[in-house]
Amino acid sequence: MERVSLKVIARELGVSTATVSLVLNGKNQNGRVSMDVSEKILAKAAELNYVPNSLAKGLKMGHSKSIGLIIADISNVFFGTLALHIQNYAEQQGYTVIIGNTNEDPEEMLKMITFLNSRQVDGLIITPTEGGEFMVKALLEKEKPLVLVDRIYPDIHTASVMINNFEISYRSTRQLLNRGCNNPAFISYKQDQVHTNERKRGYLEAMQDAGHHVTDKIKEVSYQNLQEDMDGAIEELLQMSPKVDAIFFATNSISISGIRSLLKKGLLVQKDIQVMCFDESEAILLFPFRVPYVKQPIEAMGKRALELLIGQIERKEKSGQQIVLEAELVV
Amino acid sequence: MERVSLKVIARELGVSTATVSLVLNGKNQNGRVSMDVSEKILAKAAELNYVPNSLAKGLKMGHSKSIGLIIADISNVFFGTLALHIQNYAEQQGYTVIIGNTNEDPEEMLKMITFLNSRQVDGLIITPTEGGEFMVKALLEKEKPLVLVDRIYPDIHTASVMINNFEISYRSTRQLLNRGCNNPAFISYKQDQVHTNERKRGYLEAMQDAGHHVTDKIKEVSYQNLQEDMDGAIEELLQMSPKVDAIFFATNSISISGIRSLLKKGLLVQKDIQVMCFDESEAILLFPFRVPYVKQPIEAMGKRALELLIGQIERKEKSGQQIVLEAELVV
DNA sequence: TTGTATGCGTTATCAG
DNA sequence: CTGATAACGCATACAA
Repeated sequence: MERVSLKVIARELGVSTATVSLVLNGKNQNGRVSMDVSEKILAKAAELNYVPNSLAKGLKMGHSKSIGLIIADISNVFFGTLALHIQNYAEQQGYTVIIGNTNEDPEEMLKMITFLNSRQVDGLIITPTEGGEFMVKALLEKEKPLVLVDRIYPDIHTASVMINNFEISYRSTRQLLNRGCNNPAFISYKQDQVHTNERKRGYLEAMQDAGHHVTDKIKEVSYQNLQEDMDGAIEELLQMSPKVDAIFFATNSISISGIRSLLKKGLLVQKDIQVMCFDESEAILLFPFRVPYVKQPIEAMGKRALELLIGQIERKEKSGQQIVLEAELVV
Repeated sequence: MERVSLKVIARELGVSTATVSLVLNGKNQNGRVSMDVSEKILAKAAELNYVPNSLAKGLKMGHSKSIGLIIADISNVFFGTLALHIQNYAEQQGYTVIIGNTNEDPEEMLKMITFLNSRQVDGLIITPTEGGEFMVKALLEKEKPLVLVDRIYPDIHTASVMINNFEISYRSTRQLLNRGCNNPAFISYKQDQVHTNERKRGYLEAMQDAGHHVTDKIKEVSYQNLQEDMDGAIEELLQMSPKVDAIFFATNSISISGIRSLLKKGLLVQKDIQVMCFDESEAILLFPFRVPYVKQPIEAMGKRALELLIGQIERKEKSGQQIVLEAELVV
């Protein structure tokens, strides 16, 4: 089975590859190629089931029509959904998405970046990981099209798409207070990333504005050791006095793990203790009780990130545009 | 910023690209290239941050070191996890995975196949969709490396990885019977695919072996209209007499949807009605009650599928090996 | 021990 | 209106 290339079509028809290429790319404007030849070529291509070789095309054209998506944790529904939307939208625009996973590990992030670069991706969408600053700087210097999503590095200016972490966190905390909780606690990951810090700050300010002092009611858990840390954190919170009567979980994986921990201890969620979650999930929807949560506009995030990226790739926009999308509080 | 290629390294050092290529690929065995030159090249490559262009390499070598993964529904946790494992394992082997989504639509499947072919993937792992037989046949004729996973077409012989659907379904049904249910029903997708049919058959035989006649206790729901169909199906089941006292849900998405439906009706799961699910999920783990489920060996499935595929790609194995893995019943 | 030349499949430039 | 031909970056057979 001979691989069918432009050349074999040209040979079979006794024309040149140039002509074939022209026709097959729809570039036979204003009578560039005669109707007659044109039709024969189209017919032959269909008959032989010609599929262009995008490796060759990419090599020639200097772009691959593909983008790299570097994700912190692809097994997390939030990121999975984000990836899905980016992929769908990219496909519409004629781009392939190659997904890479970092597991929140900067070494993995570096590996993925060089790997994707060797694949000649035209641009990168990244959910950056702690400790990856220098890579992003390097990318910026090379003028690689780049969009950061979900998180950013505070002292590096790049195009990015984020949500209003501070504000939504502030409002969520107020909501807890308003529904009668006196002592809401806050649990997030032990990491120094802008989105995490902003969520923490939102909680803190809301509490302070309501006259609470709360430094001891913020707990941090590690990404690598989530469930265990969570059990410990919750144990500590429950033993405080005055009694903690609500918990605000700062991400979706933390929410799931936290509720699991609560249930293990035999506590009735929304009765013995109120909770507030980040992101919706099957699990939350399935509870027999109603759980308020912060709903991120995931599809919009993916779409805007891709728009930004494609702008940089195709229109050489040097935008360092920082888009902030509004999350919604679902109660 | 000049793109750094073999050529620029060669130029800078005053040697030929051939030599550089040799060294950088570690093919300077038995003194092919002098230590001296070799070291200089390595050093220069590191200094300039050389990254090989895999488009060019692929074009030259006739393979892209990438594989296509065509998935029925990437937003489904089962497939997401499968994709994750395949990707991890592929990365270890030096392969890139390009993921495509079909949404169970054969047209999408065809689009993805030609798309991935144009990307010159070296092989394909597919969860085939109803109506895709002819595409698989075409692939087979072209001798494209190919592995089917999760499902197969009964009358086409290909390499594949499946679970023991019939047996595990039989055992799950028995389990329900053994724990005292008298009238377990069964809900699956309305589709004519081997894996679905086998699960159905497992239920049927288990019921018959226990002396039940059950054709009316099998309900089917559509993929596109899941929740609505589910509500209807469950309504019907609940009105039957004798009373349906258990439901076996044949996939994970069906399980979630089914339980949701039950809860909406105010039924207490595992009290008013027993359930048996397919695949574990956050949701099931979080329930305050224990739900038995069929646990598929997802990681092994991914790994074996990739092994089969790489065997075909690299060792030209023409295996039509059909691997059947054992699922586990978790009670 | 190293360099030259060729070709992978494409597109673009230029000449006819 | 159409055909040669060069070039993209790389690996390799062959020459030196």
